[in-house]
Amino acid sequence: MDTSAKVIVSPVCNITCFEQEKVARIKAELAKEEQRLPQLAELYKLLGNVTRLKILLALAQGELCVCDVAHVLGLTVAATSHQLKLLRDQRWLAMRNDGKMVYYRVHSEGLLKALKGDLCLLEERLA
Amino acid sequence: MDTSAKVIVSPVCNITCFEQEKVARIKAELAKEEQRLPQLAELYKLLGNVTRLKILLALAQGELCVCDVAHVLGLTVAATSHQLKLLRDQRWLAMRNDGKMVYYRVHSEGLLKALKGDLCLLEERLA
DNA sequence: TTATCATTTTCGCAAATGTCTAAATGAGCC
DNA sequence: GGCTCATTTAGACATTTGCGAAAATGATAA
Repeated sequence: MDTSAKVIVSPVCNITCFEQEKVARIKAELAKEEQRLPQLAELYKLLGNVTRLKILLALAQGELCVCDVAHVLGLTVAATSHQLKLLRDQRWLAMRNDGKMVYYRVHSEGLLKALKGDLCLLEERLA
Repeated sequence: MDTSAKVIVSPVCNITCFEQEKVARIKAELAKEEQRLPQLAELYKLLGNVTRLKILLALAQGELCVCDVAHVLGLTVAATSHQLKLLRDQRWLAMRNDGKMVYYRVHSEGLLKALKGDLCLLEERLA
């Protein structure tokens, strides 16, 4: 594999490309992940919101009904229900009906573990 | 700690609260994380974007100049530079100047490790 | 200095997000 | 049946995000 720097002006996109072969190789590598990356981004989008992180941490302590979650968050029940649904749609939460009440709980212990790991990552960076 | 269900109508927010003490306890728990949660959400927001995930995976193979990253992504150099800056601002990427060129590289091995771990989490869920 | 080139920044816009209010479901109770 | 209450859904609205085009930087080279 030739990794020496070469200056090549692409006739296609008209942007100067310095390491055409390397770029091609990396594009090929990324192509392998093409299916997983959107899923991974979807997970991270879901986690990239303080409200939803709070929901996960709250439910880490056990199941709660929607209106209690709303109390914990300090949001309307409607907004809370909406966020719970997003987490449930991707199967990170499960729900249980009991009469009029709906109880939510964490469906994936692995997710909670990942959260803790990523918190540690932040701690490390501070050092 | 009393965890038995009680129906209490809050005079403050006027939403029925079923387990007031439990809610109070969980709110107290979350309060401890109040500083870290926004940072964690910020990290996840950053990762919740296929373009930025591709950048991280591309640079996992070694440093690249901005225009080569743009080629890998199939985006304009301006858009690429913008995304690189976001990752650099939070110190997940580092850069190096060489004449007119700017080379970016991953600054945190821990981040790449976390990415792989979270990919595994997705695999598990499929099973 | 002037020209050139890689990169960054600014601006504008279309799409997505998060919350609210209000209306709609759905289950229990009289 | 009709009423109440927990939850969900629909609609509206402000904010954020990701991109491209064009202008601004900053460094090399002639």
